[in-house]
Formats: sequence, structure tokens, C-alpha cells
Amino acid sequence: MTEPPAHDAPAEAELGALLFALVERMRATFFARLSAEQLTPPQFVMLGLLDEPRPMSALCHDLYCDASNVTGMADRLSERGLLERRLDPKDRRVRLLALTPKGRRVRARLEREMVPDLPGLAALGDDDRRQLSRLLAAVLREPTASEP
Amino acid sequence: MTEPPAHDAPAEAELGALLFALVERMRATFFARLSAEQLTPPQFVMLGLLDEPRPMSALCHDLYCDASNVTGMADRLSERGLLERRLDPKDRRVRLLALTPKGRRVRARLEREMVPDLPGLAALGDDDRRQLSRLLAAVLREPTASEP
DNA sequence: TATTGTTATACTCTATAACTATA
DNA sequence: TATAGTTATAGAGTATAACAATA
Repeated sequence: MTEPPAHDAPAEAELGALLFALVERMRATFFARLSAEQLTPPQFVMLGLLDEPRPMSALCHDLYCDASNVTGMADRLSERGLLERRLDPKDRRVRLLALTPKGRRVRARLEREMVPDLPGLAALGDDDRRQLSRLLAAVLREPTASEP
Repeated sequence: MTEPPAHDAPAEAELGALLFALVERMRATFFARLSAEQLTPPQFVMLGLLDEPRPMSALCHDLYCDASNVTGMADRLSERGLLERRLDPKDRRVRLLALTPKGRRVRARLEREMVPDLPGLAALGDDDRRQLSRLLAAVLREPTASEP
């Protein structure tokens, strides 16, 4: 043990348990919507990472998986018309993955429908919703170790 | 379009985007710790569902997967000494899955170490941490559709 | 008959290693 | 030489279908 923690450990453990419970709660909606759309969870994550065309190497970094896996996932999603491979004019080794219009529609529909379905969210008052947004934004404002 | 929503849609979409971003942020810590422990994500979820011994059928419900998959997952985790199959005295068809002491230790260590590692959480002030706990608890207090 | 868990099969996800094309 | 992506292979997660044991 080194220095005592800046804030009390019990409160931190409670917050941690709540975050785990929240994720667990989101899983129900998540799986139900994805199976209705015939998408696997990794496929949905991949669609969610493609705000703009990105190299396959960037995708395998954000998916926490090996580059070899991105090949197969991209194959399957492009066969279904959800994304496409493009050439990178700056480097002929690179393939950029980009959502098709259909891929954009599917992703937008899923994101839109998953959140309102989350039980408990609609029960918050307007003030509490604003507070929660503010606090989540504050947590997310903090940079990740992997970011510059 | 039918009735106007009870609260404004933009605020709801923003909150949804924040929740997605939070989960995405948690993934980094999550994958790093699990690979260090040589556990797959589904294996960790299974350990997390075993607060007490539970029938395999209950596990496949909470994992959102078919019963046939629980057999193999339980095989692998029990080979590693993290859980064990027990007989249910009330129904001889049922197998109860229960954490071993080792499984309990591994699960506790992972849960304890994953949350403080979440970037941004430590940056919140004590008041904000309490607020966030209160709001998450309020969301989670709302029952799920799958609960009685 | 219905339910619990297992086995068999096929597809997807994942890592490792060897390979091609490009830089 | 190093990097981006692919292919081959093997282990793990997933669903479907058929099965044994029990209720």
C-alpha cells in the first residue's frame, strides 16, 4: 500500500457496482434489438466506430482484436451491403472501411431505438436527466491513457 | 408520428450517446484486465451472475444464449477450478453452478480493479460522485420488463 | 408430455503465424 | 526493413436440432 486514496473506497466500490449494474441492464435491450436485426454484438460495435471511413488497422485497435479478424468481419458486413472497402489515395496498402447508406440507416435506427428502451431512463425527471448528462459528460471529458 | 414525447427527444438522444460512450470507455479497462486474467468476456459475465449457486437454465437466460452453450462454458471454467457443478436436492434433472473459493477470489479481484481504473471517475468531486450514484440508483430502481 | 442438460453440427469471433503487396 | 491487409488454422462463443434422464 502507498498513499491513502483521495476519496473513500466504499463510495468508489458502490459507484462501480452501479456502473456494472447499468451495463448489465443495457444488455437486455442490446441483445434483443441486435438479434431482431440479425447482427452480432461485434458487428454492431464495428458499425458504431465508422463515423467516417477508417483504415482497417484503426478498427482492429478500437475493437481490441487482431487485424486478421477485421478481414472476415468486413467481408460479412460488406456482403450484406452495410459497409464497403475503399482505396486510400495516400497509401495503396490501406483499405478504408466506410458505411453504405444502408449501413448508416441500420446503425442510426439501432442507436435511436436502444436508448429509449432502457427501463428507468424515462422515469427520471427533467432536472435529473440534465444532471446525469452533465456528470457523464464530465467523466468522459477526461482523456484516456491511449489518447495523446 | 403519434403523441409528442413526454420529454424532448434531443436531450434523450444526448443522454443515449453519453451512455454508449461510457460503455465504450469501460471496454478498454475491461478487455485489458480480462486478457491479463486469461478470461473471455462471456466467462467473466458468467462468474458475475453466480452470487449464489444457480441452475444452468437460469444462467443461459441471463447470458442471452442457448442452453447448449452453457454446457461448454461451464466445462471450461470448471476445468480451471473457477466453478463446480452441484446436484439440486429438489430436482435431479438440475445442475447448480457454484463458484469455488478460487472463482470467488478471481471475480472479486477483477470487479475491484476494473472500476477505479476507469479514466475520469477519479476526477469527479465528492459531491458529483454522490450525485452520480444517486442518479444511477434511481435508474436501476425501475424494474425490468423481464422481472415480476 | 414437458423440462433440464448434453451432444452434434455449423457459423461467427478471436489469436497466432505465415504470406503478399506496398512503403 | 517495416507496415497494411489477407489467408490458414485452432480454440471459444453462438444457434439449431436431436437426444437421455427426470419430472
